[in-house]
Amino acid sequence: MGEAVTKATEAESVSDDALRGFIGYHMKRAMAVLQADLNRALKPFGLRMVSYSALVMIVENPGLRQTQLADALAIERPNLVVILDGLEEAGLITRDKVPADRRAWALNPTLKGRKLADKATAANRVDEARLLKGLPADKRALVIEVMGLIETGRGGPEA
Amino acid sequence: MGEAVTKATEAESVSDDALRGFIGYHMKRAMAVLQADLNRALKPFGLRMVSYSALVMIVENPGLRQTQLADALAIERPNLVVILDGLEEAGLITRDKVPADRRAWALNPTLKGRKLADKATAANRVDEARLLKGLPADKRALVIEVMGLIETGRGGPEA
DNA sequence: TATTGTTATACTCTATAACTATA
DNA sequence: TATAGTTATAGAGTATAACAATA
Repeated sequence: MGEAVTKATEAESVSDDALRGFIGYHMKRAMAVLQADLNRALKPFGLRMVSYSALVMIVENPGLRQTQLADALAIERPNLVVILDGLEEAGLITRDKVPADRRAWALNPTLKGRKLADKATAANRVDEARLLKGLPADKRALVIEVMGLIETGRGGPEA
Repeated sequence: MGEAVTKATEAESVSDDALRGFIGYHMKRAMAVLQADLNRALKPFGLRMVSYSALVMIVENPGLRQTQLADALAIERPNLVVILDGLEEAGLITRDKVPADRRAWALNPTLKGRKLADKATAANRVDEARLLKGLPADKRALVIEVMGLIETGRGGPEA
C-alpha cells in the first residue's frame, strides 16, 4: 500500500518558534557545540576545558592558592582537587608548601606546564576562530560583554 | 600575633587576562548562572530547563514523534524517554498511538499541559528580562544570532 | 534490513557534607 | 572557632550499545 507519502522528511515540519526568543535555549545548544569542539582541540594536549582554564590561570598567577583558583574558575573546591591532581601527575604544575600558612598549597606551573599552556592556547585560538568564522571583533566583544552581564547580573535571588 | 596583614582580601589579586579572550570561558560561566536561574524560576511548575523545552515544543507541535523532538532539542532519544515519562506522569502530555506507524507515539499536550506551558513561559520571560536587565533588543538579537552561528558553524570536524 | 521507542549502563560535570590539619 | 585542602558521595546531564516491536 502506498501510505508512506504523508511521512514528510522528518524534522522539517517541527517549529521551535516558542523557544526562539529564549537566550538560554540558544546558549545551551551553542555551548554544547563549542565545548565539544574545544575539548577535541585540547585532546592532543591531554587537557579538557576546565583543566586547560586551570593551567592557564596558574601560569598567569603563579603561587596562587586552590581556594583562589576555585573562586576564579567558579567551580567548587572539591572538584578542583581532582583537576589539579591530573595536572600535577602530568608534570604540568607543582603544589608547593606555603611557609606562612601550612594549611595551604601554592600552585606553580612547571616549565613543561608553561610550554603546554602556550601551545594549547594557540590551538584554542585557531579552533575558536574557525568556529566563529567571519565574526567581526566588535560583535565578538559584545557577546563577551553580554555574557559578563548575565554572569554578574543576578538581579538578586533575594532582592 | 599580627602576622595576618599580608593575607590580602582573597581573589582580588587573581588575573584572568589570558582567558578573557575566550568566548567559551565566558559562555560557560554565564550558562551556569542562567541555567540555575531558569531552573529556579521553573521549580514552582515542577519543570527543569529541558522538560520545559520539551513541553513547549509539544504544545507548539502537537502530534510530533519522539525522534523528531529529540532531534529538535538536540538530545539523545534515550534521554528524552525519562523526560517524557515525567511530563506524562504529571498529566501534561499524552503518548498516543499512531495508526499509520505502530512503532511510534504521537506526543500531545493536555489542557493542563498547555496552561502550564503558558504560565512557565511567562515566568521565564520575566526571569530572563531580569537577568538581562537593560539589554537593548538589538543586542539581544545579535547574541542569539551569534549562538546560531556557533551551533551551525561547525567549520567542519572532517572538513 | 532499518527504524521507533526503550532499557541498562557509563562517563562527565556539578554540588554538599564531613573529615584533617592547621590558623 | 574558622579556614585550606581533601574525601566521599550524590545528583544532573549526556552518550552508547543492545533489545523488542514494527516497518
